[in-house]
Amino acid sequence: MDKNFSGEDNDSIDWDTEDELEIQEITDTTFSSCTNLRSVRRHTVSGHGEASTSSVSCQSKFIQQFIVMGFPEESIAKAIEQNGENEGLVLDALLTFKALEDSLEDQSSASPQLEPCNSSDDSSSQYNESFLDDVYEEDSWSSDSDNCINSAKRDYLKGESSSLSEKEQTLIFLANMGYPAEEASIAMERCGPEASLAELIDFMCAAQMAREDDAYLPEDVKPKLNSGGYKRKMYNEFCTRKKQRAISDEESIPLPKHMIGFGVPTESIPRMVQRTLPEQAIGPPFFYYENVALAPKGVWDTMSRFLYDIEPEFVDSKYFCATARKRGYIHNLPIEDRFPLLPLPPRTIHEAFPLTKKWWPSWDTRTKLNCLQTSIGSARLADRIRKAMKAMENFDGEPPAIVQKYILDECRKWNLVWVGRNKVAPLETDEVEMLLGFPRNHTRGGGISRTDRYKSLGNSFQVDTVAYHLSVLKDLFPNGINVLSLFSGIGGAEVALYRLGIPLNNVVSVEKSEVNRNIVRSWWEQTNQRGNLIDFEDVLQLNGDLLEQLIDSFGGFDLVIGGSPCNNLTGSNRVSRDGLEGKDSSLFYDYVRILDLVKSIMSSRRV
DNA sequence: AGTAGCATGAACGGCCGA
DNA sequence: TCGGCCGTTCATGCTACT
Repeated sequence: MDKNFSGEDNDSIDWDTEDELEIQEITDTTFSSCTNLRSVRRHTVSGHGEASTSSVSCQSKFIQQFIVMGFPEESIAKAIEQNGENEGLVLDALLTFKALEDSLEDQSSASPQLEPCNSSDDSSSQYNESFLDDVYEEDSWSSDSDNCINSAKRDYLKGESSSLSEKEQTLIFLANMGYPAEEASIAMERCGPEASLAELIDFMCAAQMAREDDAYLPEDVKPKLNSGGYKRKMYNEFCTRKKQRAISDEESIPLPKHMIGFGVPTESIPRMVQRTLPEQAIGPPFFYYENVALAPKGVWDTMSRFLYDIEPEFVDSKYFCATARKRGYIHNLPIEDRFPLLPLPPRTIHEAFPLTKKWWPSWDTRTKLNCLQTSIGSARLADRIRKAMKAMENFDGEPPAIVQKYILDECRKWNLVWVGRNKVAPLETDEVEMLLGFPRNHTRGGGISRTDRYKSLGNSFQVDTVAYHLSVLKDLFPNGINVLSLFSGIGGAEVALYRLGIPLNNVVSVEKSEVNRNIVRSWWEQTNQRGNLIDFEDVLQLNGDLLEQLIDSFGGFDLVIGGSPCNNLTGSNRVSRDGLEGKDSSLFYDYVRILDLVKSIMSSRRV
């Protein structure tokens, strides 16, 4: 039963117990105020015992929350059946089913139970009464929401108080869920009389998908993995030059359970204080490479192999600030005597956003935000949650566990915070800047849109985390540092070094996005940097000649730092998670190429 | 034409019970 | 040991609007 609350934050919640208590409350409150559910109470009361009451109430509660939000009951039943216990999906379905309900209304001449109900507080239609009568009359409702719908179907099909045949009832049930009667009928024929509702729905969904697939041309829809060209060639060259190993499961680099890397300043977890780098990996220059920790299988093996077999350091920024950010870092920096940026950033949500504490429900036990991404939750979602919360106000105490779970899931998914009574909202851009360790308004101005600010921030370093790793450079370069910053973004590396108090003598920054370059340039000017900032648009511009020129002009790079595009690696990408050979993430090989060039040019200058 | 808002799963690893 | 469940994730592309 803990599947709804398997998270670390929810161990104290007992589904059944809590439900029982709340259910009683809700049913009591509900039935006095909602005519639509009178029939529910009637049948609850006439049920077959205690189990019946509580499990029927479970469904009442589940449905009630939507009724109070103003959704017609038929849509609710339909959405529930299609989406099971998934509250979010149910809500989404409710919002998109209106058109379908219209069509159901057309069918209602044949079936009076399909009459739409658009309001919860008007005198309820015949449909609502009869539908709920049928649905709720039996005693086999499980308090587990997983089983509620199946139980409903079983109860429904028992037909103890109905004159309709089993098949007719199933048809009506499916029709009420929004499926065309014809499709439902076909599905029942194909799946057989014993088929469960889930099977029938699966069948109809599959049929629908098949129809949609037919609309496409079968041949040219396959995505091209890679356009080939120089990157593939370069990859092959690398493969032949470096020692080659097949990527197999057994040598896949495991992600540590606690992502503290070689240590974090805030945890009293034993930390590694020394490591031995492969001979090839030792600088100069120092280098620091970053990417998402949760990349597809084998990616970190490949990256490690191309970066001198250095073991990646996996660190979650939740140990540094109030937001998670699981990243892997491959670098050849010393790991002794690191120190954190001061002041230490707020490490919990409440510390970071003290004003939200007032509105934070006790059952939202989050102390850290999840990974900040490139886009934010929609206003519509925030409003759905507000409405759901408001609906729950009618009941004393907290929302039912299932509502809590829905809201928490969405809050976790979109990093929503409580900003008012029953009100959640996505983080503002300046709040994201703060969480990531950038100065306020770092990305503001310069012609960048709000949407692009989120995108640029979502793609950047967590400054405190990176600074902790780079802190060892402070004593090594008291007179300043020359940095080659690849894929600079909004300048996370530069900001980190600056905040560490390491003078930036020469910074060669490579960044594709013009607005990001402007942001770094603007920051550079505003912080009165005395060094030189040279920026380039494309890593491809950095060939041997240019690098030689740059190295000769100021005596070499002390640090080559950057995180190549992650968009083909991250789990957030539903479209093109193609791994290291993806269109953008293959730029990793340019990081390797440039690092190799810098190393070899610098070693040639030393002899 | 440019922008903002929105809907769109899958892959992965951890966990737990059979 | 294995299978199922669960939580997490530096995003992409369509649509409506200005």
